Amino acid sequence: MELDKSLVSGSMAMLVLKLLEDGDKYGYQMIEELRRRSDDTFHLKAGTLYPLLHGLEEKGLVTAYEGEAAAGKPRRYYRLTKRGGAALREKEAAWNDYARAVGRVLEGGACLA
Amino acid sequence: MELDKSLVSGSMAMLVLKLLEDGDKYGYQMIEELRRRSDDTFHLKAGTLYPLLHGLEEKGLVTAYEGEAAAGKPRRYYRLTKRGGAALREKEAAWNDYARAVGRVLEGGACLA
DNA sequence: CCTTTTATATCGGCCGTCTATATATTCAGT
DNA sequence: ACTGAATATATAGACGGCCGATATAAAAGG
Repeated sequence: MELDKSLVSGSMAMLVLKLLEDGDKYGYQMIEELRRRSDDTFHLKAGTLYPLLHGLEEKGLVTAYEGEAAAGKPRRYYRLTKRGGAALREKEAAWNDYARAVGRVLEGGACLA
Repeated sequence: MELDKSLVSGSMAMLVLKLLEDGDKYGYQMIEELRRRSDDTFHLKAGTLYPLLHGLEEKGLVTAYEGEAAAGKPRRYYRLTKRGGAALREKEAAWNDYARAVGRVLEGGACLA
């Protein structure tokens, strides 16, 4: 069974910002790194990532600049802004709250039986 | 800051099924119990829950029956089916995979700096 | 008597993600 | 030299989950 896609919603922006915390990256690189760092759990699609990056740029959470390509098309690098870092910390806190609450519901259930 | 809604997607069906693991429940009751068990993190809306329950019933994951109301309108109770229980276990496994992968991305980042 | 609470239900819309498609370049195989 | 795969970015259309607004209905409380 493939990972339920409907479970995988809303956190991609957070994960992308997180990747940029380690240094500037270009889109294709983020897809591969996210795949690697998640032990092949996340298969972020190009059709999801690029519009997402454009949205983050519009909101001022990342800035973009052109870089030379080692191979293929020229690369577009993204850098985390100060506001992007702040947004990341908020999203991380929200994620932790959410995950903790799910854990409570999943674990707290059968105990009182 | 309110809990980011876009982070709270896709897992509601799982949580509702989980609530029914402890015994039959009616809709309004689930809203309150989910709120309580999540320490006020989840505010499941009626407009979300009832269509969700109808969908679960169509898929054969729950069955419904009318019950007498202590007050107000008659209550519609829901019971977890065998297939519903199996679906729940799958969703729990998927959630654990997902949450673990997010954790890896969030924690594995700054370490190699 | 009117508002709140209990309780179920539907509709329209927003937003995040996916699939499919397009474009452009380089490298490996034949 | 030609072809396909990989690299790399981009957009459009569709789908599905969740929410806000709204409707209905009955009992409890002020």
